[in-house]
Amino acid sequence: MKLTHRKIVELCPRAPFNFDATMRKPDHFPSSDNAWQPGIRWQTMRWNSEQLGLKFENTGTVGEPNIRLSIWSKNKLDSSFIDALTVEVTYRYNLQLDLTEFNRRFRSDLKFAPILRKWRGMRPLSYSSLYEYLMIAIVLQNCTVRRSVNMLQALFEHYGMSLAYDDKVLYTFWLPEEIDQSTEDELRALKVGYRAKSIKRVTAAFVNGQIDELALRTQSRDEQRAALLRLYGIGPQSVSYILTDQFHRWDEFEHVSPWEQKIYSKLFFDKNPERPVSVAKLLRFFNRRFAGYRALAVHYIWEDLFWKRTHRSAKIDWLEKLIRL
DNA sequence: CATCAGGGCCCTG
DNA sequence: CAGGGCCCTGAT
Repeated sequence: MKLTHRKIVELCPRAPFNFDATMRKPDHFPSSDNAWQPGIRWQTMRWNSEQLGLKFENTGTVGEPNIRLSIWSKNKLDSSFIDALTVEVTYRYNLQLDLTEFNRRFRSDLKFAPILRKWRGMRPLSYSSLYEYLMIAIVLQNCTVRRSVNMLQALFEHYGMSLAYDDKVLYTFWLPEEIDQSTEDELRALKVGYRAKSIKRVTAAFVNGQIDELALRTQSRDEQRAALLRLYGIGPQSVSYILTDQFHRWDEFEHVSPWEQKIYSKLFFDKNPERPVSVAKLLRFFNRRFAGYRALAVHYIWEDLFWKRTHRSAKIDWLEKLIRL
């Protein structure tokens, strides 16, 4: 589908705002609903029954941030739609996050302060709706990066829609209603394996109104956690990502998966990943050092590591061994 | 060729 | 609460 109408709005994130470190997350697996180059992110969005092509352009600096957001659509959009969309984007992309206290708190942390300075103004975020993030979480489970990429791409091609705008062709996600009628066998044909059941059941929960993203946003962290864990196929690992990225819980850090355990052991204790530090010890360490901002601090450390990996010619050997592509 | 574990989660005992 | 099974894929 070709998107022909274009509207432009200006967004003013709260300073400090690091555009590229926010709009590009090298630890995410590549997916065809978005594209990035320095200073620009393209992102499709399925929202309020419109298929949208977004383009974020950096027109400011870390200290004086400004974004030009172009919104492509098939139908002409009225100003109330644009206003509501701006509110939603501001929430999802965390544009008003106040990092003052966080930055002050770790200014004198010898090991962490340099990373903080380097990525000053970066924030975790979700580019997606909760439903879409859950789909991403499901295709991440128990497989290699390449397989996650293939599964999501197959789902896009089967249930999503490709949008042409600004010389890009990118896919949007489907709505829960659009995949709800398909059978588990149809999904399995896309090689998602046993995840078909999770996709079906999470989708059904949205169609039946058992879960509502906007309502959840106003609830407590424990209520959010419980609601997510109630979904079939969604466990502690997926929930920890979602609580941080989607619901902005900056101190959410209750779970360390085996591969993360190896990476933290190497980073903070310089331990051979073959003989990692125990999860209990890691949790105690993060508790003491980053209390109040555990998820946010870990995000900075994690992104720093993956930026080095992706945007630097010299590979980090021990890390390469832990990432199966 | 066969075997195995992976950026989890569910279910069972 | 530990451990087996699950789909498929690439590595060995």
